[in-house]
Amino acid sequence: MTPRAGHTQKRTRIQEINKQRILAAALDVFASQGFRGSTIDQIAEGANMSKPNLLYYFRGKKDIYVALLEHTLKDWLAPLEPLSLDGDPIEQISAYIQLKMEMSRKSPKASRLFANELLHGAPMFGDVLSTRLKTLVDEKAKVIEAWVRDGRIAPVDPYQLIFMIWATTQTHADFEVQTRAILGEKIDTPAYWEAATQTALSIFLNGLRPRR
Amino acid sequence: MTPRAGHTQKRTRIQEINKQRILAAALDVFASQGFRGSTIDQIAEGANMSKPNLLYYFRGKKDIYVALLEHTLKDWLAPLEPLSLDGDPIEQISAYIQLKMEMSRKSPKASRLFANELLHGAPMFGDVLSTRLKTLVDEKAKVIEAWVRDGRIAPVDPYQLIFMIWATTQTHADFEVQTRAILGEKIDTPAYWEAATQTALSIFLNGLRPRR
DNA sequence: CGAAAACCTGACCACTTGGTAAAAATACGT
DNA sequence: ACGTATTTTTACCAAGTGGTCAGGTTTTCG
Repeated sequence: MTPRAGHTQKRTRIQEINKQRILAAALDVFASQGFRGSTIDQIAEGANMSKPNLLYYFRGKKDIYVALLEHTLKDWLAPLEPLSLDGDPIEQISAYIQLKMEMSRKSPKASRLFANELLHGAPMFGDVLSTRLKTLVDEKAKVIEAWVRDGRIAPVDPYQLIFMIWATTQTHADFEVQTRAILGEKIDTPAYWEAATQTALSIFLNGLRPRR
Repeated sequence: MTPRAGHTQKRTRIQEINKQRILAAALDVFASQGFRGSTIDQIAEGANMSKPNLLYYFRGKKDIYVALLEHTLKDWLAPLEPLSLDGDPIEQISAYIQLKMEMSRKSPKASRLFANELLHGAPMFGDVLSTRLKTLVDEKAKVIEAWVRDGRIAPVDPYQLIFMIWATTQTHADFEVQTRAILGEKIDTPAYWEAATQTALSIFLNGLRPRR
């Protein structure tokens, strides 16, 4: 009998390594071409592996894709976790923005992977959005709402604030070609990311400062 | 001789109508599935037309796609045009944000079409970005820079401000599934768009108010 | 060592899909 | 009404792609 990798309880070292290799290659391919635009062959080539061998580790293209999304989701949501009623709101929001900005700089592919899935209606990830993501966001929205109620930040719709921060920070990863077309190679310099972060911080923090 | 529709100088009424029908159907399909994910058959079906007949009007899939991008670009860039040194900066930015927000609400498909193309590196539209788009943005960045120099708005990087406004307004169209997963059917109500617009306006305008 | 399990490969297949050829049908000017 | 140009359809093909299969090779472990 031929075992299906990953279904047996015990995972060999080789499996661990190869699954990682595949996922790494898949991130490259899926992020730049989307699900439908990517081929198993491309991923296999990127992983230095024959197609049938790749399919020994994953049942099919969809499986690789979903595994990849699942695999990246944790990191993606993590920065939102620490938001809480303890501590200064402005400081926490500032830290969140900076963290998300760093993620856009260091993991643009992950950002594009999600962006692409969302853009196409999240056909393979919709349930996760309406469960895990929604739960987390609802929770954090409550925190922000409390800040507003206590007059610690200017009155804003908490959900909208979150969406706006996401949009602002992720745009640098998702639409990099656009900014590159406009700014040229500048965007590869630290100065670009400093300007981006400073602008976002300045507008958000001033915009949220409580005014009475 | 079989003439190629659109290449003859004279365009018949039928050509005009059918090309429009095709582009309309193509917008639906391309916006929701991207270039590679869409099939000519799907577009043909959406346009109530056989595939070969569709290919009588457009040379190929790429041609439809590019025509569509070109066709939508004008509307897309238009709202940025009026920004000028005459008039109140805050008012102009406010108007711009509101306009872009309306566009996201009324033409989400166009937004997603562009978003998808950008996300994948603008393989068929890159030259337009670095010419027409860049020229326009450079010009408007100068205007914003002047506002900053004159102390009429808080000091921000003009380019970053533009990117941030784009991101904030377009996110509602591009990532609609995400907001829908979190907010449910609320996003189909006017209240949602009011909250979105108000939040954006509040943060941007307060954030940009000159402080000394 | 030796056998069983895990891993890898080359050949192959079914199906989708972009695109074509040629002829049939329709619209249009006179 | 008639002939010509345009539009539409039917039938088809070649390439690309997701996935399978039978068997060969390597690893692992007693």
